[in-house]
Amino acid sequence: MVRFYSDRAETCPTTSLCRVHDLLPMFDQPPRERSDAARNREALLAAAARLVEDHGVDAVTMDSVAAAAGVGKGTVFRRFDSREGLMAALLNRSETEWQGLVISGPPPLGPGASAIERLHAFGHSRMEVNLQHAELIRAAGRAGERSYAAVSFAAMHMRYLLGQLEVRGDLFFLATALLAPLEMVVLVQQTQVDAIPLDRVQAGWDDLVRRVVCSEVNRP
Amino acid sequence: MVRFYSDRAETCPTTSLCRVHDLLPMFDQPPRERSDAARNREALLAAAARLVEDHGVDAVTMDSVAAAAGVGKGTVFRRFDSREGLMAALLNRSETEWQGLVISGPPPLGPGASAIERLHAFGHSRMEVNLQHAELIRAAGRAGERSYAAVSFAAMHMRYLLGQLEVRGDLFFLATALLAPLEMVVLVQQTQVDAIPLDRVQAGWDDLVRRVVCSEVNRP
DNA sequence: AATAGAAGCGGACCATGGTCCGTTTAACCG
DNA sequence: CGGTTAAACGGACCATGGTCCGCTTCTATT
Repeated sequence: MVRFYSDRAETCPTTSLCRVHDLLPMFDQPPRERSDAARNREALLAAAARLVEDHGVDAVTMDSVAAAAGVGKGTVFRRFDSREGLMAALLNRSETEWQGLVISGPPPLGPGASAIERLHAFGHSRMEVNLQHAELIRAAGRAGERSYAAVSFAAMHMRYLLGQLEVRGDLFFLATALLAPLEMVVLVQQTQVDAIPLDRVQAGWDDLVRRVVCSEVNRP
Repeated sequence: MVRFYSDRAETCPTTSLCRVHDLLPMFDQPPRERSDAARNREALLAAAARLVEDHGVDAVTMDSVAAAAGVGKGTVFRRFDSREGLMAALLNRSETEWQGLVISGPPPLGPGASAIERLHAFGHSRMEVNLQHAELIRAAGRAGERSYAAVSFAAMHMRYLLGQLEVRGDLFFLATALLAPLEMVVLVQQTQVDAIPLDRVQAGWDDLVRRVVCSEVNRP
């Protein structure tokens, strides 16, 4: 599976890669994590994931995570900087998995379908993912809501698909504009506050896509 | 100035209105705030606004606001429920003012311009407002980012303008979709992280609007 | 004006995110 | 293997959001 970004945990995962960096200082990276640090990171992530599953996101306090992982509280902060960082790391797992599906999974989300089909599948899938992880995304705050890496991957893929469809215009903005209504806060508003069924939201998005992609503006 | 919504402070602002409620129990509302409570509310809002102006949003702690207003901390929480609530109340002032400009201010934002001109002005103005209050919006969290009242006013006005332009389709969703890229988080990403100049973002939005409004889908 | 009762008040108290620093330990080197 | 060093560790400590409850003040009523 291709990885487009990684958190600190995943930088330089093997010794051999580090050797490469020794030889190619232009790719200098922070040296690999010490083994105890890596072990603690895994233990903390596992403990946090379990706490989320068993008692919900709100039950994930830094103290409880530390206790569950059998380490001190300071260690949690050293590894993840903040509670938001911990949540973002948790999110990152499924985000990476989803990126893999987009890049090399089965169509229509993955390659093999037409660009327009992929575009629709992309939007629907993103909505589902964002709603599914709503609590976590919220708890991740700035780090999760629009973590640069995640937004940047989605925007890149969106630009790619729009390019395939020969859409003319400021693809940078159009990608952002099509992505914006897929954000968790917007979806929660629509599906929970306004009580609009998800499939109607999806149909609305499909229509928006059609308007953007089939606009006369695209024809010279 | 027309007010489309109000926080608790502004419900039943006069005695005479309360008498009306005595006669029309169908419009029952919580009774007017006690005079000391109202005084404290104003003092707290003023103190908070001043703290924001002088030392930034981060300096606004509940203790400091309480101290600056000369009341106990419990009072701050009774009036505004939470820090986010206090921030939302602060935001609400300028939001109300902005709503007034949209409804009865000078064109092209207010009435008097064509619907399409008003739509563009609306988007540009919203972007500016959202960027200007970015810190406050963030500090208001759920209460400010998409406070139902604010979103609902903007969406309503957007639907109205789209209706004037004889746009066909799910106006409910289209309004949301055009509003979504105006959200603070999206704008901050574009203008600060991606370093895109605001006028390019505005131009992109104008293009998006054109695609939506001028889509062939609208012609039967 | 007296009174009753609801509403408001204040600040002690609690929970939790986040920092700091003296101690421990893994990793590398001679 | 022993020494050196930078990194990691742990938990005491701090700041701040949020709760609670006994006391005070306002307002409506008589």
